[in-house]
Formats: sequence, structure tokens, C-alpha cells
Amino acid sequence: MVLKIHNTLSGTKEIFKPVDEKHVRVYACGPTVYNFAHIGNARMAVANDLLINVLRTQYKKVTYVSNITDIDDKIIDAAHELNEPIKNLTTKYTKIYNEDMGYLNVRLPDVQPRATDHINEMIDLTKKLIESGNAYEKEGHVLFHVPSFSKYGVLSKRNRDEQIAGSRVDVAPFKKDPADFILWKPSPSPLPGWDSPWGFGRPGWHLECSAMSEKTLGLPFDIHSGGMDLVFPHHENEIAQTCSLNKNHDPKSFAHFWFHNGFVNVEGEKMSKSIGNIRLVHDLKNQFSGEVLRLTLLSAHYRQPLNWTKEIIDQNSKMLDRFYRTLKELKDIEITSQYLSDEIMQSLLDDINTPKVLAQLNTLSNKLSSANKEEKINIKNNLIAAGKILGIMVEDPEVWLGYNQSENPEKEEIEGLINQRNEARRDKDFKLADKIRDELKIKGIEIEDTKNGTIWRKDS
RNA sequence: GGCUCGGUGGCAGAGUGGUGAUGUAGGGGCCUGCAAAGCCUUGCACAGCGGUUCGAUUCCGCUCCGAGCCUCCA
Repeated sequence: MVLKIHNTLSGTKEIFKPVDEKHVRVYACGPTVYNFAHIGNARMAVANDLLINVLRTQYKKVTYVSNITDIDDKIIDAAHELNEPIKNLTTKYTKIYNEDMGYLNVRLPDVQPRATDHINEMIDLTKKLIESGNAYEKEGHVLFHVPSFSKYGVLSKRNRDEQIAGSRVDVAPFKKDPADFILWKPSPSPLPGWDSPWGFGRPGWHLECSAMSEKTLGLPFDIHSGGMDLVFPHHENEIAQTCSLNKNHDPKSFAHFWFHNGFVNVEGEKMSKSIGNIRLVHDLKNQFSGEVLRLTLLSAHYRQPLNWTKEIIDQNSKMLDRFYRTLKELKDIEITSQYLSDEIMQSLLDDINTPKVLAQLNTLSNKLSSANKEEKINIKNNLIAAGKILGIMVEDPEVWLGYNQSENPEKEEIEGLINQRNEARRDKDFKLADKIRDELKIKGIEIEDTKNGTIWRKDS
């Protein structure tokens, strides 16, 4: 079976062939840590986590690097506003980011480099770019000279001449070309900075990823990923820097594949501070389980826009409950090995087609009622194996659905009421029986009369 | 103005040159004292207009509409 991935560089789905079959290497541009992560950050983390899981089904060794941007003007502003040292702020939000992503069953990357640990590397790259004639110093700034890179625009498919009309870029006076971007800029006191050949200053944003990806993975590596908005200018600039240093203007001398996830909208609108509709994972944690949030993020294909609404969360919550119910029904079925059917694997390998996988899991789950023993084993195997890759269905079904309430402090009271109701039912006093059921319902207790007696569950 | 990507049933969302995914909501039914859960069943969707084709939702062209990017942004 072959893995196909959409490559932003070509604009098409391509067959994935690793640079080195023995070691697949992926770099994802991570968060700038000055605030809580929002659901859009989470989508990037989940999409990449899944990509890595899928790669690991095909290749023995996969290294996943995702950085933390811990020096940036937004961080400086936030620290200033809160009157808090930058280091405290970035440490705090890095921790929170990892916790929040952990809640969504996102595993930590193998390497999580920080920009501030790579200042020397960045200074070094800047020196080399000046030496090679791709960058110049002006008024304490070092800028990358865009016309020096012949392939500028390959990734975002922009023609520079066509972009200039209608451009809203404010051109700094020290730029030789309006598109030139900052590699290093001065940090007048009290701004944070580091000593450099160009005075006390700090790096521009794009440089860190060029420095850290090369250092942690080597060049060229397989997949470079991030949110759709990073295509331009961030990734375009990274390509310009790294490829200029390589003396090879082919963007594949940097990374072979460029993997970008789509945006999350909220109730049909773009998430933005001014609208005030930013959905923080930190807040969503209070309302929804991690698996529901994760499944909702996977309910649309990763490259499509995802409209975040209460309705789709509910819809996916129901879907997840159904899967868990199927697993509960199959709890006595012994499985010896976990395997994924070729059809489902194929969907994952076809550019990570999660909606199709979910449809296939539903179809499988629907076969339960008419399944024989062998088919039941097949259903359970596939649900568990798919869940493992997707990062869902990792809980115990009884616990998930709320049946297992041995710890519930109200257990005795609830079961007392259920006994009363069953007595009433025996006496054909259905009015009383229904009244008791309503009482339980108010407590969030759902009861089910089965052949083997009444069972109950806490409805979350 | 430029570039890119989209427009699929009430909603969400895959996919395909010919046998009409999947979920959710709705209708009907089974089961149940009634429920819950489950099961069965139902809905003839592919923006519009042309073209290619034996046949197009799927390919091509045009039109309309929407989104993203061109400035920091996942």
C-alpha cells in the first residue's frame, strides 16, 4: 500500500517516498507561547499527531520535531502588559500548551526545540547569508534580500510582480526591496536581546525554523508542516533562507513535502480577537472530553476549513458514544491481535482521509447486530486499531458511557430508587415508576430495563 | 488588483465518468407497561449555463457565489 500526501509545493497529492526509508523526519512549526492555545492551534497539533501515527504504521523510525517560539514581539508585548518576565511567561504557556494538547491525546513531539536555545545557530546562519550575498546589514538590521533567491514564491505560487499592485505593505526605509524580510533586528533597552556582530538584538521570526529544522533533522528532510497561513510568508521565507545557504535553489533541498492544515472558523466566522470568538482549548476542556474535541477536529478532512459549532461537537459526541456502545457490546469478545482492514488503512494512507475512515467505522459498527463471532472479532479489532491511530476510543467503554459508577457517592441512593421503581412496576403502579425515573433523570441518571434487570448510567 | 482553494440532501461531510457513502436531524415501524438503548425502513443531493461523452455530480469552458492569502496570525 502506498501513502499519498498532498504537497503544497506541487498543489497535488503525491506518493510519499522518504528521503531515507530507514528514518522518516518531520518538522512542524509550533506555537508562539504568549497565551492559551486555541482550537486552531489544536487542529494543527492533532493533524500532525495523526500524520505521525500514520507514518509510524509504515516506517520503523519516524522523528517528529515541533518547535516552541519563545522569542517574538507578541511575547514581548504580552510580558510587558502583564509586567512579567518573558521567561516566566513562555515557560508557563509552553507547559499549558503541552498539557492542553495532551488532553486531546496529542503525544509530545520527539524533539521540542526552543528558539531561545538556538540564538547562536541563528547568528551563524545570518553571518553566512551576509557572506553569500543573500543578506545585508542596514541601520542595525540584517535583512534577507528576496531578489537574490530566484525561486521566491514557489511554495505560495506568487509572482512578485503581480503582487505589488494593491499591496498594503508598509515598506521600511532601510529595505532594498519591499519584500526583504528581517533576519536580525536591534533591541534597544529594555527589550530582550543577545549580543551579535550587528549589536544587541534579536532574531526575526522566520530564521528560527530554518536553524532548528536543520539542526534537529538534517537536510533535506521529509515533511515540513504547519497551518495554512504559514505558507506565506513564513514557509516561503524559510525556503529562501535555507535554500540560499544550501546554494541550491530547489526547494526540495530543504524539505520534500509541505503539509498544511486548514483553518477553524467559529460559527461561520473567522476566529479573531476583535470578534472575541476565540475558542481556547483551556476553556473547552471544562465542557467536553478530549476525545470528543479530537474527533470533532478529525470530522472534516485536514485541508478543508472546519466550522466549529456546538452542533458539530454534539454530532461527533454522539458518534463517539455509538462506537463505545459497540465496544461495550463486544466486551466479551477476545481479540488476539489488533489489525486494521485494508480498506480503512487505504483511507488513512490516501492523504489522511479521516471522514472516510469514520464512515467506514460506522458501517462496520452497524454490522454488529447481524454479526457472527468471527465478524464480531473483526469489528472489535478494527475499531480498536483505528482508534489507536486516530487517538480516540482509548477509554474503557463502560467508564466512558457512565455505567461503571462504583465510585459514585450517590450509588446507594440511586440503586434504592431503582429498587423502589421496580417494586412499583411489579405492582403495576406505572405512575409512581415513571415519577421515580424522572427523579433519576434530573440527577443525570439514565436507566435501561434489560432482560437481565435494570442497569443505569450517568449521562455526562 | 493578483494568487490559491471551494460551492454535494435540513445540517455535517466523503467520494465517483454509469450500481445514488457515512453521521445527525426528520417520517414510518419493531422492541418496551412507558421509556432508554438497539434494530428495520424512508428521504431520489451534487450552484447555474454551455461543451466533450452512449452516459457527468464527477472532465473542459464560462457565469454567479463564498473562503483564505497578498500585514502578525494555526
